[in-house]
This record gives sequence, structure tokens and C-alpha cells, in this order.
Amino acid sequence: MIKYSNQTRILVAVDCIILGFDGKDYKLLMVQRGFAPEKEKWSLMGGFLQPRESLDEAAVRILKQLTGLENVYLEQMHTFSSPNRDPVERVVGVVYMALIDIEKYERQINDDFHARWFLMKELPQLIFDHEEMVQMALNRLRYKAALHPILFELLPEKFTLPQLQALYEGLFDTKIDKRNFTRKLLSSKILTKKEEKDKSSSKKGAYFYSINEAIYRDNGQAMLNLIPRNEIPAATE
Amino acid sequence: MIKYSNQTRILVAVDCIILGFDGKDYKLLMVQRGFAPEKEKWSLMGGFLQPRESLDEAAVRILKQLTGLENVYLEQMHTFSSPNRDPVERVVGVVYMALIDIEKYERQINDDFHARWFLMKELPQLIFDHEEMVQMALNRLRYKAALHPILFELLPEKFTLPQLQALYEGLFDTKIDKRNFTRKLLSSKILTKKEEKDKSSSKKGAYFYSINEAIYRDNGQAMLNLIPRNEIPAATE
DNA sequence: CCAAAAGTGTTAATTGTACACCCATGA
DNA sequence: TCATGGGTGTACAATTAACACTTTTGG
Repeated sequence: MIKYSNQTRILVAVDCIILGFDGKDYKLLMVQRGFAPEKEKWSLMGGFLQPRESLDEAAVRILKQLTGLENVYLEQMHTFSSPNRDPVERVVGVVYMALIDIEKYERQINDDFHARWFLMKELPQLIFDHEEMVQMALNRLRYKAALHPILFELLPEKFTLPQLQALYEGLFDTKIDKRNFTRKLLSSKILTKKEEKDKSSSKKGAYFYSINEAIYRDNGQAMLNLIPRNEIPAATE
Repeated sequence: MIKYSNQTRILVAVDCIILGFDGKDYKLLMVQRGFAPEKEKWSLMGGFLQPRESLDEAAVRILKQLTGLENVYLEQMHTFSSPNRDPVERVVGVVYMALIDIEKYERQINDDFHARWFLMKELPQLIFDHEEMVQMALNRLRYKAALHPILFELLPEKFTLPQLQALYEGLFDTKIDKRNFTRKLLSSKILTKKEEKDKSSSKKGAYFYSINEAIYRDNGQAMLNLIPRNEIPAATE
């Protein structure tokens, strides 16, 4: 078939912002670039869009390759396109954000890529425009998490309310009143209380909860003002 | 300089969803495709990303070409990438949404493109995945407009409260109580009342307002619950 | 028995919603 | 003078925010 003539074809890359939470801090999984330029500097995990796959598929593929994980929260975020963002040749970069349970991450898988978790607070210098990508992702996540229940994507299937609260407090760098937090969360009905307790972080133990899938699917986008209004960040484009 | 080898380069297109409001209805500006396949079917205005421009620049260029307008509200929305979305050859499509004052649209400019405004309610069949793009844009706009003051981007610099309300009622297909609407809007301080009245739609006349740029810049992302909660749509990815 | 973390209730302030009448004017 | 659309206020409901003490239990 005839093609579009006289147009420039461009490399399209998918870059994944893979976020985890270790109970205290947010972490970002990055890989060490194996080739020049900027060899051995740190980079988001990425790859080129292949002929027969969509961007979503590419993101899933890349995430699987690096972490061994599938069925992970993954969202297309923004496409970066400044003409010189990659000095080798022009590359349009589509950024995806993934929220993973850091415990499920399989250490061995990444050896090929020299992957490493960095504390979000202590990122090294990143290549190209990857810092801008990370900043945008954080802003988006803050915006979204302030209104919708998504942060538990960073926790195991069973988690405690104090864990969930730590997640919010870390992201917004603020203290939240646990009574208000608990009440709002429970009134949404998206959590199911288990019999079982987690005694790993206290003597008394905290009840485990899990997501009520039915309500979450129907109503996962429910507005849920877990963050006091004056802590909510501005919208992001 | 050495290039990335063995990778497939792909056409990147920018497609613009250009929204206007005629006082009663939302409208979408579309062009008639001038070549096969799907020749003479309707399409979003688009174009290929050029070697030396960013996507934002391409969107601005395309918008200018078609409408003659600059300095318009323009936002990158989503990138579409299914491998066969364009039957001619693979094209990754980055969608932008533009909100324009329909009155400023210059009719003569578009003659080359066979452009036409369609009522959002009465769209013709669109090419490729353009209908999906339009649906996503509408959802995004609803979501964003429910929380943030952006719809006046569709109105002239001076506008009346009834006009603004019509905009919200049209987008959400609902009636809004004008007392509550006015109070919320004015309490945000983003509007400045003019002396002047618009007598074009009533005998009494409605006061003109304009955006208070200072407050809007600082606080343009302010939460502003102009839409009753039960009318707010779900979040969009 | 005590330190450390989990769990729980009440009140006041703010915000949201429902509702109806008067006003100004051009025709 | 009247039909049309514009402007305004109040009361009740719902949500949010601020606040501190008791419970459990492993060491």
C-alpha cells in the first residue's frame, strides 16, 4: 500500500516511572544506561515502540522485563517531544507511570539492566529530560491520589490502615489525623476488614484490610477527600 | 552522529480536538479528508510532527493554520497508538484539546481544508479512531471543568454569568441553580464585574465579567465545585 | 508494668443544596 | 403593561476539621 510521502518518521520510546513504597519512603526504580552518550548514568526504564504493539502493550512489556510483574497499575501520563531531548537522534518519549508493590519486585530479573531503587528524595542525576518526567509524575500522582483511592496499588493485597496512611503522609509530606482518615476511608466502603492482624509493627497489631473489588470497580473513581483541602496541590496538565 | 540501530521509526501525528460553544451547543471543528482512504470523510484537524518542532509547537501550528487563532487554551490529552489505527501506514497520534472562542474563528482561513463546525450531538462518522478521541476529550473536559474554572476559555474576554452557566449546563447536560452557581463563582474572586451590560439576550441586560488574571494565574487550579457532586463524572486516565 | 502503636467519638465550622420572589426593560 | 431573562437571600443538610483518651500486648 502507498505510504504517506515526504514525512519524517521518528523513534517512539516508552519510559516507565516505576514507583514503590517501602513503608517509609517512596522509591523509584531506575536502570543504568549501558551505552553512550551518558553511559552509566541513571535512566527511567524504557524501550522503543515495536512495529506490532501499542504503547500500552509496550509499557506492559517493559515493566514485565524489568520487574517480572504483570497486572500492575499502569497509566499513560504524557508525551515528551522536544526535538533535542535525546542527543543521539530524535525520539518522542511516552511516559507511563506504574505503581507497584515493592515486595513483589523480583530482584533477579533486573540483573541485565543494572536496576536499582532510589529514594525519591535522593535521586541521582538522570539522563535527558527524565527528571522533568519524574516531577510531572509526582504532581499527577498527588493530584489524583488526593481525590481518588489509588495509593493502595503500592501495597500488598492485604494492608493496614496505618500503612495506607503512611503512604498519604509520605506523598503529601504532611500529617493526617488518623480519626478523620479512617472515617472517610471506611465510609466509602471500598475496604473490607479482615479478621487477621498485622503484628509486624506493633504489639497490639493492626487489622488487615483489602479492597472490596466490587465497589472499587464500580466506584473506583469516587471522590474521596482524604487529604485536607489546603494540602491538595494544583491540577496538572 | 551514530543513530539507534535496528529500530523502527514511526510517523507521529498531532490531532486537534477544537471545541467551541455557540451559546447553546458545543461544537467541534472538523475537516474533510482530501485523500484516500476514507477520502471526504470527516476528520479531526491534524498533521505530522515536523523534524524541528515539539508536539506543543505542532499543535499550535495546526490550530493556527486551521482557525487563524493563537494564544488559545491547548492541552495535550493522550497518545493513541494501536498499530492499525491508520490503514495507510502506522501513525502514532497525539491528541490535543483546544478550547476556543467560536466568534473569533476566521471563516476564510479554513477554505483550504473544507473545515466545518458540527454540533457535538450530531457528529458525522469520523475516520479511524477519531470518535474515541472525541469521547475521551469530552470526558476529560467534564472531569476537569467540574473542579476547575476553564470553560470560560470558550467565551469572549467579556462574558455574562448566564452565558457561563449555559456552558456548564451544556457540558453536563443538567440544570444548575443559578443562585448557587453565582455564589460559588463569585466567592472564588476570579471574576471581575464590569459596568457594562450585555443586552443581546434580554431586556434587562446581564453584567459582563472578565477573568481576574492575577487571581486566575495564582489560583487557576482552585477547586471550585460548580457542579453538584452527583453530576460529577468519574475520573479519566 | 510500661512503652508503643492502634483504635475510637464529639463538637464546631464550613460548605453545599434547595428553594422563590423581585427587578429592569424593550416591545 | 407585560413577558422575558437577570439578579438576589435564607435555612437546613452534609461534610470537614480539630481535638485526646483508652486499648492491647510483647518485652
